[in-house]
Amino acid sequence: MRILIVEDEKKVAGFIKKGLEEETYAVDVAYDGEEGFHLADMNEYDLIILDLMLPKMDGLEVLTRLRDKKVNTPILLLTAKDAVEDRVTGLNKGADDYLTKPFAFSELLARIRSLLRRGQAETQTELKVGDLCLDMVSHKVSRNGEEIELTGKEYSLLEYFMRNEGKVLTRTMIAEHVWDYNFDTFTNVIDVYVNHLRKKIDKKYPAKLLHTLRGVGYVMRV
Amino acid sequence: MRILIVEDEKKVAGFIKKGLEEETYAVDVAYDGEEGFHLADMNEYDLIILDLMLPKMDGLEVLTRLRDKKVNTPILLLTAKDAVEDRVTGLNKGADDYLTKPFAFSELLARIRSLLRRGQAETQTELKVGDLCLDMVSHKVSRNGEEIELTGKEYSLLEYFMRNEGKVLTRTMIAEHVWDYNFDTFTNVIDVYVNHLRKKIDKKYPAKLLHTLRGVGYVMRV
DNA sequence: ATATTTTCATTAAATTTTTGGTTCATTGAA
DNA sequence: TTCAATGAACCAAAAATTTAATGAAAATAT
Repeated sequence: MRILIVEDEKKVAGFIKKGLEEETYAVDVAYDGEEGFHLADMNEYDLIILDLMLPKMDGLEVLTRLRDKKVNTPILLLTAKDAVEDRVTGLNKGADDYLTKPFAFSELLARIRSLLRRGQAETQTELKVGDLCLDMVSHKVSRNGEEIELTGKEYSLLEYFMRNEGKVLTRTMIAEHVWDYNFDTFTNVIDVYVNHLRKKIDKKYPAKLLHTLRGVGYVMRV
Repeated sequence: MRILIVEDEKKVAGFIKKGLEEETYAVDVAYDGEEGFHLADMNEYDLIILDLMLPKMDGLEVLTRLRDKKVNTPILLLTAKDAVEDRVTGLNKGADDYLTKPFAFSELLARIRSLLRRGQAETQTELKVGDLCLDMVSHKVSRNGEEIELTGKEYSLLEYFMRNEGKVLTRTMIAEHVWDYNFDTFTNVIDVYVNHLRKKIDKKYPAKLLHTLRGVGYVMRV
């Protein structure tokens, strides 16, 4: 899952980024409204965390412009405690939730999880494909009951595949959701990681889950 | 364990804060009802000590609003000796216990301990992970029978790990529960303390209890 | 004055990415 | 139908990068 943070206070942005990376999200940061708008417009984020008080372009304008352009990524607003009006305006203009500053990271995380779950069965924290099982809270993965150890990137990649069971995922799509802004198109890291994953989740089982579609991409299915 | 004190009398607040910090709790203080409500709402405290007589927002209202927002942190009320009615109302509105002013610190401490134990086996004051043993009353820690000397922070950190045996704890989570509001994200104190702890509890034993999950955090398990 | 807590710099280790040879599947010519 | 030729995918291992462990100094609190 890839998240954009639009926040000018370096310290706050850094704090959120670090916390989210510990949770294995891919995170980009924009330090003003203009940059935030462009990044959100050019990339397909799974979630945007948007501060309302921003230099160059106000958060509400970023929000409005994005919704005008039919970008319908979930947006979580960060507002000052007393900015009740902005909050209401924000929700009316299409934001999905808000949090007043200062906030505890655990609170932010809970809201992010809930926004990202939107659409899928609510309150569900487990993904299953065949006998492969992934818990999004504890980050534990097992197949056929046996626990499997994964590194951060391996975990993110697997989560993305499992969230999209049966859908064909091109390398471009994978790069957009599992890697961040600095991804280099002309590399085969994705192939290499698919290989790493296969070794861990498919190798010793006869029923393979991760399939190659030559010239197109990969798909996970039983 | 992190505790919030909502109390307008500076002297009382200071007295409790100091005493609790000596017991190695991380303590925040709010001096009026509004501030108390916001802090309690935004952070994940393990316990809240709430005076009923407060400026800006009355203690009962703080309590009611918190419970309405599904904040179910244990709450200990402080009331005047003759305010029987408020006490009853408070307990009905979801407070967990009360203490009439003035009170002895030891009495407060006993009740806090009992509230924090809630959920775990009653009357149990010991935490055990493998052959590592921690007594929450005497603050004594031993492994394999040998007593281990810990400083305050080391003790808090270890207690947090042991209360959450088997759960992966990110640095962000550790900071939220073992340090207080003023924690700086861009420091490696947590790493350093984990190192201190390991020297004392793991170094001479072959079976390590404190494990690193690279890029994510730490976990305590046998 | 002493012990604890925090910061800083260095070292060590694991993950991530790149590299480059190998294998595999598809396609068009024999 | 078979056989190169081609390009895509795979994979092992090296290189680069990131992250954690550690010792020691500095700051802070007792």
